[in-house]
Amino acid sequence: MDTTSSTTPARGRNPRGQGERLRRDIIGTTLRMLNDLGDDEALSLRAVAREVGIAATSVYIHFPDRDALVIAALEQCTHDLVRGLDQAESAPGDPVARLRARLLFLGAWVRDHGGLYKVLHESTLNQRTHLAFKEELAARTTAAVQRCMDAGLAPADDAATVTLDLRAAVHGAVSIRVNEPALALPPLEEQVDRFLIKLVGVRLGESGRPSLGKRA
Amino acid sequence: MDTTSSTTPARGRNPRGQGERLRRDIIGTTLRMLNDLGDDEALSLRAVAREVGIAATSVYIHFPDRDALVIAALEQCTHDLVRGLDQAESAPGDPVARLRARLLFLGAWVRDHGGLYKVLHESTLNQRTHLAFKEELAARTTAAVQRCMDAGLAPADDAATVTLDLRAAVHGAVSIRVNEPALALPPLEEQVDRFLIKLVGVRLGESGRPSLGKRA
DNA sequence: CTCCTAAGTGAACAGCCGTAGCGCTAAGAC
DNA sequence: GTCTTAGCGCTACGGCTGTTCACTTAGGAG
Repeated sequence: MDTTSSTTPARGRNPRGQGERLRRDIIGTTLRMLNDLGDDEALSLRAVAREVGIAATSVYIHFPDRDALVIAALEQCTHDLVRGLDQAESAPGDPVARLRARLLFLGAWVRDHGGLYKVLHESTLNQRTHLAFKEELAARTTAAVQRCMDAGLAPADDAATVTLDLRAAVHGAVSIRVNEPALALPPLEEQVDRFLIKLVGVRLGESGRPSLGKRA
Repeated sequence: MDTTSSTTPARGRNPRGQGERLRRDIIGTTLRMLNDLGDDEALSLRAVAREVGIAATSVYIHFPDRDALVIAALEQCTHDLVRGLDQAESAPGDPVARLRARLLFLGAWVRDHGGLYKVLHESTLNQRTHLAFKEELAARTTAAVQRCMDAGLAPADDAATVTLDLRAAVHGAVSIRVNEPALALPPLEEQVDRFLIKLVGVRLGESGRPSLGKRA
């Protein structure tokens, strides 16, 4: 039935040129486990191999060591996230609505991938290595804020500083919810809207938000 | 010479009624190591014992298991932090200046104790146990914001919501700096001031901040 | 058919961990 | 001086880890 279930025991060898399929499986399992653990140091190469259903040594066929495996997984994870964010922002609407869609997509992604968010932003791997692929995230948000200012939908200001504040605030809001899931907090959406209004200076009622209450 | 240095080898037995001194030493070392590691799961009971200069089993005289040791350390850490925050807020000035002093003290504390901040807020221990002693932190900030509103120095609003936003923003700003120390970000102080102005609605120039530039 | 080589295994090394059980030593009561 | 006991150390068990080396198996070329 469920071929994607955990600890899949039956696993055939891949055909001749298809060794890369195991690599994808390993990365996929690594991401699932990192998401469950929320900490890269808690993930063991042997546990990944057990979960995939292969010998621990087979991981070394595709990754030189444990850190390379984690980094490769995080790189793909970031790439997927950036793609999702851009897609969310490409929805129709003015720049404010699109910036809002970007932030809300991030909020939803973190709700569904809290562990990965923790690994990406809080892991001690950040201090050991650079993870250059993460830089795209900040840059694209700044561009989205800049577009709001250029369109006259937000007061002209230093977009970099405004975005830094906005990102810090959203990051904090999201981080609290991920790290203290027991706390009963008001919906993230409302908080993001307040940040957009107070930190960026947009007016939401007439721009992108479904006018009042839920649309339709 | 330096009796507080790492891996102190010489360690005499405590006199009869003074067994609690070892407990304090263990907690102190645990806090130092947690601060260095920034992750509670990375701390081993054996490493603490090595650092203190005692046998690993001697830790069990004062703490039932490893988690209890970490929790006891975090409880004292939180208690000290709350005391420091209250002391910073007790400085002379109007409620806005005192709220600002509280936030800036937190910022300085996190700069100096980044690892402990990470353990307190990001540790997976938060999901396993409740750590009730942390609740005081939020409550006292809300009270400080409420005082600003009561004094007419901030627009009257729901203090709980405003504080949630302020805390999220400051938490995010601080968290980014702790987790990405390589990033060259503008001073936290300026960012906190913007949050106070934009999120709480205070006017800083005439209230608490050293008028323009540095005082004197 | 044979042979090569991609794909993957098994066993082992050296090291870490939490913690249970038992043993020792010296400070203080008497 | 004796005896109790607080304060601590030693040894060991079972389990986990990353990594290496030698090994096997099977699919496709010739």
